[in-house]
This record gives sequence, structure tokens and C-alpha cells, in this order.
Amino acid sequence: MTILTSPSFRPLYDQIKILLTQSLIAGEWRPGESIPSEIELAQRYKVSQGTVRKAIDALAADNIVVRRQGKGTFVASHAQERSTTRFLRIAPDQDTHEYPVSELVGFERERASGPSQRLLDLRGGASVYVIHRLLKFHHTPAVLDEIHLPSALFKGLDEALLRKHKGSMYGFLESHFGITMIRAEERIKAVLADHHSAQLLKVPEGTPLLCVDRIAFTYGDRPVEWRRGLCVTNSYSYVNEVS
Amino acid sequence: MTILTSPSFRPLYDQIKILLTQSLIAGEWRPGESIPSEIELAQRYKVSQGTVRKAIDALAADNIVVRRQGKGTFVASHAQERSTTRFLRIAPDQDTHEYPVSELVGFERERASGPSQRLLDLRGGASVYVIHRLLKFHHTPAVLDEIHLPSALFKGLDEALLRKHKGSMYGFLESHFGITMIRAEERIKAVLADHHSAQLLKVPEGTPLLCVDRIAFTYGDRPVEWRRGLCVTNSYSYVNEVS
DNA sequence: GAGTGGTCTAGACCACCCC
DNA sequence: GGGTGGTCTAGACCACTCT
Repeated sequence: MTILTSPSFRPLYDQIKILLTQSLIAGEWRPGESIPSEIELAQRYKVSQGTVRKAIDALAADNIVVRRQGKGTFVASHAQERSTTRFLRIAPDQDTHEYPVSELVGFERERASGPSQRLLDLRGGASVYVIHRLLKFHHTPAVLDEIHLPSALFKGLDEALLRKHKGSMYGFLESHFGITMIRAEERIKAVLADHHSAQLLKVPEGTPLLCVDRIAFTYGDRPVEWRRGLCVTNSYSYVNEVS
Repeated sequence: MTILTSPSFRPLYDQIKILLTQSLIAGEWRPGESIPSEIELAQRYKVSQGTVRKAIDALAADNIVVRRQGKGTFVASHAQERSTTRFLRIAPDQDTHEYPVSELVGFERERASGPSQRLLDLRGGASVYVIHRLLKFHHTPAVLDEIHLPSALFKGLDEALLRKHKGSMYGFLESHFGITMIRAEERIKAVLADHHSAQLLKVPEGTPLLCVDRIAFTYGDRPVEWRRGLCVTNSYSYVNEVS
């Protein structure tokens, strides 16, 4: 393995990070499985262990991979990961060690409209699945979700399958369709509850709600989900750390 | 420098990170200044350059310090840092390369009330300065801020001083009072504009607004500011990246 | 004990900045 | 040319996990 020379210098560990990412995209190692040891990878790519280490460190910083001392390095998984809360930034104000439970309230297949077509990078005429979902903390509605998924990527998704599944949506999408969410971009606005959402969320019409728009990405920064969540915030908040 | 032995093992680079942080708290190097080179620090602490490097990497990841190849490592500063936007997550929906401008609309000194006392970790009877401020993009109001600062830490702060200053609040606090904000925790809710805020933000009463509560921390995770911002979100959004 | 990731070292060399 | 951070290497040893 030789290093590119300047201009446009690219460090070795960065090139190896890219190679590892390509292997992940190709499905060489599935979520939850371990990747080869640092020593093996060093031999494979003909670099030192330290260089492989730095590449893996970068993947671990991106939450694409998880290191466990004494055991190995594992492909991050939504399935076994107990952290259902990894992408969920809504939390109860009083910490009631309560797990959120979600309930299916609607499922359709439709042609991608303006925003979903644009945000999911779809060509005209493409179809998307739309999932409507109610998230509850301790039987109290908190978030009304509208989840848009390109049907080309999630072939065979249907209502029965969704109802059967317990646990997090991303865990479900990962295990059934082999698509893992890596990161997401969110834009938040304040809106008023309309008649329909007020009824489902069990709040008066006109209640102020958070409107959280999310685009979620897989390996290689491919957008694969667009989601809009309406959140009641009398006893929940969107929490964030900024630095 | 010897390493602690297990149990409760603490790596050398971590201990050095703590020592460096203590020097920052003590003011050995001020914001904007460079810290000693890696080689110098390695000699001072009697460790290898690689170990110092790892400690500095950790500080850089926390945005406490900024590395500049060929020049040195510098204490992060709000003053010269052009990124006024580092802690501001509100952005216009259409990218109008427009810089936000803030306008002072009120200044008082009062006894710390329930939330400010609790959130700022103050003892009963402590006093706080309260700054009311209007943030505008292109002359249009976007955010109404209410900033609470413990007066013990910001002695001599007054209205004239505030009016005189141009630029970011944190830059001002850093240069005048030697207090640098490192990170912040935010909790966001949706609320309705009351009469007073509606007037200042030039929106109808009852308009849905984001209510962003922020606690900001200096070195050593000391809370030193509590802020509540009310944000109009018809053409702005709170943007966030989650992973 | 064997295998994994984690720490620490010492040294060579490269890219970048400024004089 | 000299100083700074950045990359890469090779090797020793430590902490953790499983068998």
C-alpha cells in the first residue's frame, strides 16, 4: 500500500477507512458481527496495526462500528443495541425510566410527492411507503410520526410485517431489509396541532407542537428515510447537546 | 510520570488532559493564545510526544483547543473565531448568507429565582443579571433571548457596556470577564407567543414558537449561563445533526 | 493461555507555515 | 531552514474476555 503524493494528499488511514466502509456497504460484515482483528486487517492492507487502528477509531467516532476491549470490533447494530434512544431526542422531563412504545396508525403506498422526492433523491414517479405511527410514554401519546421510505429499497414491506414487529423501527429495517441508519439531519419548527393530529395526540386543537423533520442516511451518506414527527411538549422535551 | 495501576486504571494521556485543563482554568494560556508545542509539553510531563498528542486530540475533539498544522495549538476563542454560529442552531431556511444581528431590549439585576438558582447552581439570595435581547436576520426578528448570568462571575456588567459591544455575546463575555463557554445543554419545547413576546417578535399573539432552554458550561463543567430563547420558525429552523 | 483491543514509546519522515 | 502539527512504523507491554 503506497500513499498518494501531494497535491490532494490523503492519509493512509483515511483510504483504509474508505475501504472498510466499502466492505460494509458490500455486506462483507453484517450489523452485529465482528470485523477482522486489527492485526488481520493490517496484513490484508499491508500497513501497520497503528494505521488500521486509526481508521477504525474514525469509524467508531462515527458510530459505524463499536469497539469492545478483549472481544473485538463489531458493526454497529440497531437490532441488538438496547439504545432504542440513539436517534430519539425526545425525552420525558421527569425521568420516569419509562420505555417508549409505538403503535401503528396507518400505512400506505403512494407516489413520491414534492418533499419526499426531493429529500430522498428519487426520480419522478418513484413510489414510497408512508407509515403513520404514534409513540407513547406510559400510555400517553407523545409523538405522531409520518415515515417515508422509498419502496425500491424496502420491497415487501407491508402492514402485517410492521404490526408483527416489536422494538425500534430502525432495528426492524436493518434486520428485514439490510439497511442501517448511520446518521440523520433534523430541522425543527413550532406548529399548531390541526384537527387530525390533535385527536390522535389527545390534545386540544391549536396546541403548540414541535415539528421535527428528519432525513436519515445509510453508509455512503445515502438518504433513505424522510420522517416528520409532531411532538407534544408539555411533559417532554427535545434534548440536545451543543459544543 | 508513572501510570496508576489497576484497579481504577487511568491512562496517562487522560491524566495529562486533566493537567492541561487545570492550566486552562488557571489561565496559564488565554483564549486565542497558543499552548506550548507537543515536544515542550512532552518534556514538561516526562512522557512521549505521542501521549501528549493523544491528550491534545481529546481536547480538540471537545472544541476546547484548536490545532493548526505548521502553526501550533491554540486555546479556542469566541472572540476571534468568526464562527458566531457555533452555539446558534437557528438558521434561515433559504440560505441567505445573512449574519444575525442582535439588539438589546432590556437589562436588569435581580435575585436568582427558582429555575435560574437551580440551573446555575447558586445559593439562595445570589443575584443574577438578566439580559433581554432580540436577534434579527436581515432586520426581521427571529429570536427573543432572556439571558441569566450570575452577577458574582460578571462583576461590572452593565447596560452601557453591553450596548457598546458589537459581535457575539460569548465573545464579549470571554474578553471582558475571562469566562469561555465550552459546551451547552438545550431542551426545546413548543409554546405560544404571549402578548409581550409577540409584539417584540412582530408576530400575532398565539403564534407557535420554539422555546429553547440552554445551560452553558465553562471549563470543568461549571454552569455559568442560563438562557431561554423564543424563536419564530416560519422562515427559520433549529437544525441539528444526530448520530 | 491465547486472542483481542488499549496504552506508551522512540524514531523517521511529511505537510504546512513563517521567516 | 527551522518549527509546528500530522502520518506511519515497529515493538513492548497492559487490560479485558473467553476457554
